[in-house]
Amino acid sequence: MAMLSTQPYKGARDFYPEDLRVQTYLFNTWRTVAERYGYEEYMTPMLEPLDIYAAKSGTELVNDESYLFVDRGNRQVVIRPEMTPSVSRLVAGRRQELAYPARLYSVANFMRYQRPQHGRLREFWQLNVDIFGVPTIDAEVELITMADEIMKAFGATDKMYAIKINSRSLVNFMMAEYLELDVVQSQLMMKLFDRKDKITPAEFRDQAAEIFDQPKVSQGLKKIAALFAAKTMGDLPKQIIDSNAIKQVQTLFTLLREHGVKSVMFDIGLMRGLDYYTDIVFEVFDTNPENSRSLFGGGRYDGLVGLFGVEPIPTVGYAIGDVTFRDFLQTHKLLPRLHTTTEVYVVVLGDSLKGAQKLAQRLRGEGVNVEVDITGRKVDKQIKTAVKKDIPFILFLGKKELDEENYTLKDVAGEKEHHLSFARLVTTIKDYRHAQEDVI
RNA sequence: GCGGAUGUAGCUCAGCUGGUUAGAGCGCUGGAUUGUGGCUCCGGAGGCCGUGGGUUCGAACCCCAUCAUUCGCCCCA
Repeated sequence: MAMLSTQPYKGARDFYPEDLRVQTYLFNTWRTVAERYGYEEYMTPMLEPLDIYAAKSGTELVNDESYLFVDRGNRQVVIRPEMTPSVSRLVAGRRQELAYPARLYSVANFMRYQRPQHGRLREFWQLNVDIFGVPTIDAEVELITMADEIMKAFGATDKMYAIKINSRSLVNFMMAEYLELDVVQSQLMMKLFDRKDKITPAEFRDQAAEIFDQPKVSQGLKKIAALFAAKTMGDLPKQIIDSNAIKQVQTLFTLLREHGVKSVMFDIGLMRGLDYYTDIVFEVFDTNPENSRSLFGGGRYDGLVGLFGVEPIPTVGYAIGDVTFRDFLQTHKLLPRLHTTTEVYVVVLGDSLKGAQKLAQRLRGEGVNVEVDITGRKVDKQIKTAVKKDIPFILFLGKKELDEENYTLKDVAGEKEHHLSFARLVTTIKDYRHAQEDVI
């Protein structure tokens, strides 16, 4: 019989306790900020019928990158590759009963059949935040402000990340009116803009030239150059500055500054791959070039709820991925040292196991997390186990301690031993716990 | 799906132009130490050299295939 592999499935991770501590820290911090803005958590099934993706995200995400299979009832089923269609379905299902604006968030896992590499795996977790029923720019302001606050909640400073903002309707105006491209040409040009930073200027020029109708090539290239030469919105060509789309972008920037969001910048090349975005789009990037993948992204997608045959509901949402976010925290050394939830390891001396278990039970009754060594091993082995498990306190329990009800508590890191009554034992441990919570 | 790199002990890696029984450090484990860890000293376990073929008198080393990991492209969190 061949050896079974201990490796997890390609592109998926096992989370040992020390890994899961990090994950829990991420999720809890995400949840805390989302709830601070009045968002409520929801959940949907991991499997969705293929149809709900067919109409919208379209493109490669579903066709090439999803886990698609036929179930025993001959239904075409997809393991969710993203949350947006699911939450749209959720809202469409109770569109009349929900209180608007509906503020919803979730932390869930997703799978995409893609080649794993730095910052990208096949199974990943996302925080998804969406607001339904607000057609005005105030929805974008709220979400981008929250995104900024999430970064701050992890201790990030403004210089560590950049929030890039663009507008799909502005892009549409640019493509159709300014560059005078038809629908097919616009699609190609948008894809090219998206790749701008990954290819050389010469390649960009050549590929752009191929998209224009022959007579318009030289004029078109000049116009593109004028676009990218603009360092601020004010530098953009007049025809664009006069458009309605850009006025909205300007309003957004003004409001974000009033909310104290400093890391924002306008990026006319920001496209985002998903087809359903209709207006403002944004992404957050690590300013450290080693982690160039976007940390999160989102935007306005007013049409999606309407696909379920109901009145469309204006929506803005974004998602944060756990993989790139962990990379961000690591490269900026923002991950705190996280400890086990176990607070006390009971080292049993001699044959006092029964008495030790009784005392442990009393401690548990007081809300203390206690692990008892039930192996009967020598003391040094028991201590080594406690140290290896990173448990902050060791409680030595032998006949003497149990008889005298005077307990020896060792602070593992500080190497100090205290002789305490039961009541003092409990307060000492709880004081330590509160000190830990303050750090995080 | 396309291109590049890498697979030797649990981990990080040595291993000469192919030449006997395969090496180190860390880790693990037992002891020195019968009620106190981290330091020190002594012992021990653990490898079909990713897998399958091929070349050769002989392969960890050369060739082919395959799988896995990793970097980039595509795409995206």
